[in-house]
Amino acid sequence: MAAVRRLDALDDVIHQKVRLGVMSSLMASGESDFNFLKAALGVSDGNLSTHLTVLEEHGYITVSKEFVGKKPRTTYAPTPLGRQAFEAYVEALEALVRSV
Amino acid sequence: MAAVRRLDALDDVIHQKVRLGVMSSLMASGESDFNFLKAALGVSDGNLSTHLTVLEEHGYITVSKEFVGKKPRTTYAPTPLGRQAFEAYVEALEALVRSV
DNA sequence: GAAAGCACTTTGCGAGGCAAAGAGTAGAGA
DNA sequence: TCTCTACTCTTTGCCTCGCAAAGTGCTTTC
Repeated sequence: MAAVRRLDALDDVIHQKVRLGVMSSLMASGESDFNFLKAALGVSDGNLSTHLTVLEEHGYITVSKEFVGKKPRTTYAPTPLGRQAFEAYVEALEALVRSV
Repeated sequence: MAAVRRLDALDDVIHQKVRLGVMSSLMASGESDFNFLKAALGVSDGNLSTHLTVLEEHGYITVSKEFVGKKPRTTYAPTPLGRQAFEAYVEALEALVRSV
C-alpha cells in the first residue's frame, strides 16, 4: 500500500524490548516485583534497573518500596499514563502491521 | 499473568522503528523505491540509507538498481527470509501483547 | 565478626541511530 | 564548454543508549 507510515506514533520510551516486556508484564499482572520481572524477562539486574528507572522518570510506572520481614521489596505498577501510552503504542503498531 | 516473556523472540534487526516501517511498507506493497520510502516514513535520506543497508546485509531485502531514462532508481523488495522474519516478529509481538 | 547472600543502583564502554556532509551523474543556463 | 543546480543515494562523525560488571547497603550465616 501507499499509506504513509507514522513512525513517530510509536512511543520511543516503550519501543524497546526490555521496556516493552516490562509494560506488557505489568499491564497483564497489575504489579510485579523486581525479581519476578528479572526472571520473567530473562534480563540482567542492572539492565532491568536502568529500564525501570526510565519508565519511572516518564511517569509510566510507580515504584513502591516496602520491607517484607527484613528484606526490601520493590513493587512496580503501571500508572494510568503508562497504561494509556502502552495502549496507544499497541494501536500504532497494529495500524502499521494491519495494512500488510 | 505470570507468563515468561520471550524478548529474544523479537528480532533485533526488525525491532527498530525505521526498519519496522520499511519492512511493513515493503510487505504491503511488494516493492518500493528509495524516495517513496523516504517520504512515506518521513525520515532523512542518510538515516534511511543506513537502515536499508542493514536490512540488505541481513538478507531481508533485495536491492535492484536500474536506470529510468537517465536517472538511477533503486528498488527494494523483501526476500522470502525477510517476509518470514517479519511475520515471526509480528507473531512474537502479538504473543507479548495478547496476554494483557 | 568476617564472609556470603540479597536487592537493587551506578558506572563505563561499546554498539547503534541520526543528520550533515560527500560523491557521482545529468540537465540547464552563460 | 564550463559552471550550477538538481537528483539519488552513501559515508562520516557525533552522541545517545543499552548492557553487564562493579558497587552499595543491609542481613544472615558460619
